[in-house]
Amino acid sequence: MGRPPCCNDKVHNRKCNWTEDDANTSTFVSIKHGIGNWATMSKKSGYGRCGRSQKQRWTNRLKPDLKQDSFTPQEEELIIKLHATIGSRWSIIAQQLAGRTDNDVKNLWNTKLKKKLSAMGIDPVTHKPFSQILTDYGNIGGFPKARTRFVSLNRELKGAFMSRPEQLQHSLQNFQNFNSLCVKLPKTEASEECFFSNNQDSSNINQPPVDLLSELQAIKFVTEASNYNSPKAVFSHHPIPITDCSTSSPLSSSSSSSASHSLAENQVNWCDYLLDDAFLPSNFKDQEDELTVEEKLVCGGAQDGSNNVPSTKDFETSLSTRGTSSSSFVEAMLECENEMFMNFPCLSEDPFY
DNA sequence: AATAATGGCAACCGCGAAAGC
DNA sequence: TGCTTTCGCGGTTGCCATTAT
Repeated sequence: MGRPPCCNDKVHNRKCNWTEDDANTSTFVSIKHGIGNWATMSKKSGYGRCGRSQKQRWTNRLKPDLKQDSFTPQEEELIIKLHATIGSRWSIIAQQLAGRTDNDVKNLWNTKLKKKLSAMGIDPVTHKPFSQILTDYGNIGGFPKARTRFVSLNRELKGAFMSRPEQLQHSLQNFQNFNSLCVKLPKTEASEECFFSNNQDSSNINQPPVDLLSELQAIKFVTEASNYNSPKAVFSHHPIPITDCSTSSPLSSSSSSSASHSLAENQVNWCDYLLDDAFLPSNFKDQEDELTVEEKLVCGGAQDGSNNVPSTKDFETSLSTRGTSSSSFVEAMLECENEMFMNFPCLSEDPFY
């Protein structure tokens, strides 16, 4: 039954000391068999390596298009932003970084970025300031902020997609601006200035503010673009718009009006890595108080009276039925979340209540 | 100079999903 | 349809170089 085994990992695996096999592996891949048949390679080569090990070695070290130099501040910035958005999906994050592997990204995160954020007082898991986390724990039993933000975020997305055509148009406009900047325009200071400068910059008063939805759409676009094998076209620019940051960050002393210049100088707007209400539109709190009766009912409990909470499996199943690929992961995730909250409104309730 | 502690990196390993038989 | 292997992914481990004591 089933396929014959390609190898026995326990028997064939040799620890380390790859140097002697690297040349053989490269030759085998580039001249004889190409990429994708590692089991055959392991059998025929007789190098004593499991196909899986050889594949990993090739993917992480030997592939000719891999970058050998260290990560740039821009790359680090992007990794942090993507981690804040999608968590530790290293393979997806690595797809946005030409010449980097998921292992590289993961190692960078574990050894450097996590510590850097912690040193700045930002929790690397939640991307919130430690002070806010402590405050939230201090408010245990109440947790108004968490619930507010959760419901607000979801409602914002719902509104953008369903009931607020002007908002959707606005978001699409941002997305199109970003799209055209990334793909069509040559890299110029003007283009970066236009897109990355913050909303309060008087020189860009006509640019619509960049909202959360647009950010996620931009991420989606970058992911898709990378799947069309043009990561360089995207990466000549920052794939994610820089949101407004009114306070100076610990590592960047540049003013907000010179955001694009600071980026060009390898400086980073670290406060962008905070997942906070700053992402939400300024009038959001007002909108929260204007919940319609229907919306409040939806947020209040399941219509059938049950209090069932969907499992991770439900979520994954829902994702898979949409034919989710990495290219539309973020979009599918948002869609699923949206749907999940529609079907299981009890989720929007604070779990600590 | 010797040893311990630390950091960075590469490789290993287990799990779950997909695919083949 | 069920069993088995393959593959991709992410967490963990171990080695080596550097720094501190």
